Amino acid sequence: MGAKGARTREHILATAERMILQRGYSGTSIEEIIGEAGITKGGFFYHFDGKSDLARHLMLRYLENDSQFFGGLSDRARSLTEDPLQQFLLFLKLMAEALADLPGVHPGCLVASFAYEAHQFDEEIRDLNARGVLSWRESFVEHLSRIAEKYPMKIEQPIDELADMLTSVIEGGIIMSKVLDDGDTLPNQILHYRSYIRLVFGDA
Amino acid sequence: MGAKGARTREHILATAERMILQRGYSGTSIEEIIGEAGITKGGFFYHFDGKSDLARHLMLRYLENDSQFFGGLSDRARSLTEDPLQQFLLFLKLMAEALADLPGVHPGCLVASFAYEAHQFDEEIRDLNARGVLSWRESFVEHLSRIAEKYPMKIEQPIDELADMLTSVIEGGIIMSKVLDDGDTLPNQILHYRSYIRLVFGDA
DNA sequence: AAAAAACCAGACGGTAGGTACAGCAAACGG
DNA sequence: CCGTTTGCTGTACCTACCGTCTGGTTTTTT
Repeated sequence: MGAKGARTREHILATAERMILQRGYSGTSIEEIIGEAGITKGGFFYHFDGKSDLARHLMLRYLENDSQFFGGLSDRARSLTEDPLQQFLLFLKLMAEALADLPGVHPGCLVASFAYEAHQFDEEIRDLNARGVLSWRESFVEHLSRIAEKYPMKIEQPIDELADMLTSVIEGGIIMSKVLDDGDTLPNQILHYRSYIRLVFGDA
Repeated sequence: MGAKGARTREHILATAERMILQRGYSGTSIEEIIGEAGITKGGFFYHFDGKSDLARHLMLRYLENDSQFFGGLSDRARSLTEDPLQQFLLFLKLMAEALADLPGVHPGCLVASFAYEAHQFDEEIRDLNARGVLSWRESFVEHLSRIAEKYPMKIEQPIDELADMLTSVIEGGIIMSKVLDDGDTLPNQILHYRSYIRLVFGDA
């Protein structure tokens, strides 16, 4: 695959993702996508085997981008401080800032979008979706357990639920941002999770 | 409208809601709905002026049911204790228990479902959606401000963001429950919000 | 039994996803 | 610099289904 093909392919994926997050998967026709992307049907079917093949590649691309986004923030936080608690608090602050800097509201999360249309997808895509969420849990648990080794927790709930709460707050925050058309809600929610973490690990 | 008509109408709405939360709005055809509900197309169009009319009534019904659910829990909590903090903590515990008692996973929230298909709906429905979220905020703020009058807060963020966080956690918890196909996630997330509230208002 | 409400059957125009294929231009390999 | 992939465009077509609507029929209600 040459450079040109890869560029068009990426353009199709980016266009499709943006549209699907506004209209839903079933609510976005291939014709609408190619119209917006400025290509023809033949071009689309040259790159993808059909709509569900597009969906699979969208999901893979989304999870990959997301992982890079989180990874980047995590690395920056690690480079700025040694203490695991401070690292995680910084990580959350950086995330809130990055999301606040987005123009307009957050476009949405493909995992959530697909979750509310689960019956449209085959086992493979639903599995991809679940593995995405589990990878977030894993990544956050890693942070949290290093904190817990050093600081006593003020709650008794297990640490993976606390990790899941970040995902919850992000997903919920995105929905609120979209519904209220307010770009501040999502970053503010993340800062609340940050406050929770501070209280749990007793930064008095 | 006689009793029979009202029953059929409600049956259509309940069937449509259940299906839409699994397949999405655009992904659920009227034919599928009437097939599942056991009526015909004519019957459907006798009750609703079209698909978007159905959507509007679904939203109204959902917000009404939801308001009754929250109201019921709130009343029970108020009847059991006087202290506003204890009331809210009890309210959250009752909610977590009620959601844990659901068979299988939570079917989903129509507000979130519609949020990810926003472009399919007219201004009126999007507005209904936003007003639903704002009414939740209002209701939670009312609880929280009565608590804040009595107990000092350990965080500096405004109280309506703290109220919004319950909505966030619920919406996010629903998504995680659906994606992971795990009925425990949502109630657990609510209990984490409960822990946050306890720490914020310093139940040491 | 009359009147109104509730529902059925089917047709219509439009569009969706998908297929097939001929052709052409640019990029790439030698 | 020339042949061959690669990467599309354009068109035509098919089947299925979608939302909508009309007209008739059954069932309640009065």
